[in-house]
Amino acid sequence: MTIASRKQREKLEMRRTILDAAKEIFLEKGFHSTSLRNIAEKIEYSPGTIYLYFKDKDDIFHALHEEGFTRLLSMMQPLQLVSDPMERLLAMGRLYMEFAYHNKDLYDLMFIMEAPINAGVNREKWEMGDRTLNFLRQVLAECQETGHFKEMNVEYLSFMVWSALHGMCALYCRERCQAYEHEQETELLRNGMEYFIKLLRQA
Amino acid sequence: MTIASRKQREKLEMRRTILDAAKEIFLEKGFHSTSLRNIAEKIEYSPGTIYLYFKDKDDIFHALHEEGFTRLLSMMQPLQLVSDPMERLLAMGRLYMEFAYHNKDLYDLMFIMEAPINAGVNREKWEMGDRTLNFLRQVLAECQETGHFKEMNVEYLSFMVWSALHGMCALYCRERCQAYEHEQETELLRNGMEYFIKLLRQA
DNA sequence: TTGAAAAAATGAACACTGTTCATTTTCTTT
DNA sequence: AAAGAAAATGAACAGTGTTCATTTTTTCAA
Repeated sequence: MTIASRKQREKLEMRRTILDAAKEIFLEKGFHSTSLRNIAEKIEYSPGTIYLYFKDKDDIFHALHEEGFTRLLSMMQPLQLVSDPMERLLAMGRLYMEFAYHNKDLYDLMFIMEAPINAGVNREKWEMGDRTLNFLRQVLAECQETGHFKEMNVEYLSFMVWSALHGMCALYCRERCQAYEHEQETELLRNGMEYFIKLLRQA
Repeated sequence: MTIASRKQREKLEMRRTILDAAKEIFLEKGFHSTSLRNIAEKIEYSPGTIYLYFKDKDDIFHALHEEGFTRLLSMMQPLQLVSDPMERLLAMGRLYMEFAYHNKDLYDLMFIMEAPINAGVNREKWEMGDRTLNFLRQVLAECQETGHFKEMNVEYLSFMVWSALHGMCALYCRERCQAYEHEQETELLRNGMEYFIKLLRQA
């Protein structure tokens, strides 16, 4: 156990501490309403310290972004066991929506917020996102092998399917379900999902 | 032409001036990156003046929000002339997407941004949004009369359809189409839309 | 164990933000 | 022309993200 290795470990621990505090406050107050001074106060360090571990506020965002995809991806792993591809697709859809519903702000962070992705070169950061999308591509390709979605391009098909799910989640996350005065959010999401599944089943 | 009436007209003109400047800067830099001082500078007034015409920044947002719905709604009027409800539905979908594509930031303002809607009582502000949604409800109900979407609740159905379109527009607006390295945004939107229409046609 | 070098943390400072309000300017009416 | 009302101002307040000279703490060789 060299000193260098302890230093390295402490560096990681400090990153974790900042990340945990940041996540907690982000998810409570939203990204834009969270200040670095809030985070600094929570971990009982000065504001400047955070800049020794993260380039800027967006850098913290990116780290949480990555964590979100890792979580979603790990939740999806068990679905590999569903052998019928169509059933696997539908299960994936339901799981995706569950994820969004129970991790509202994390979902927002991953798929809606505009903060960091626009800013410059960030291809390498998207690895986890790519892997998640590949998961969908693969199950759709398998669905085609069993006779579904005939003569459809997997790329456009996956975009359409993803969009349909994302649309519901995004309207939910950004409070646009309020447009339906007499329906509960959960019912909108549940039935919207089931109706979409109905469409997919007959395609 | 009383003085009072001129005063009133000037008040409205000033609102328009502020709104036009605000829209221009919002759409250029985004809502959060636009400061009231930017707007004030553009119209060559002091920051304080704006507060004589709008309660706060969110109030300006709301006004533009309303304008967006008025615009969308007026674009949809001609569709009343399409007599076949299914064709009308599909035309509506294409028009909705066109609107989002050509008014990216206005669309963002209307359906994605989180700024004002959460804040307190705002039911009365949503009138235009309600009217737009009713448009969709009605065409779907008519589709059912011609044998489509059997045994589906119009509320949940409309939510599902809206979501599917919104999903594509939202991924586009927030640059998530970049997840598809080898596809162009326009092709994703076009084909995604056509695939969804294919699903609707057989339902 | 001490002293110098390196690393870590600090917090004041900078330029910005939305918003308020006492003061000044402009216009209207008597 | 004087008085009153309305409109516009801009300084001030409390907040923001970020930087960096300074201080504190830790490391390691003599």
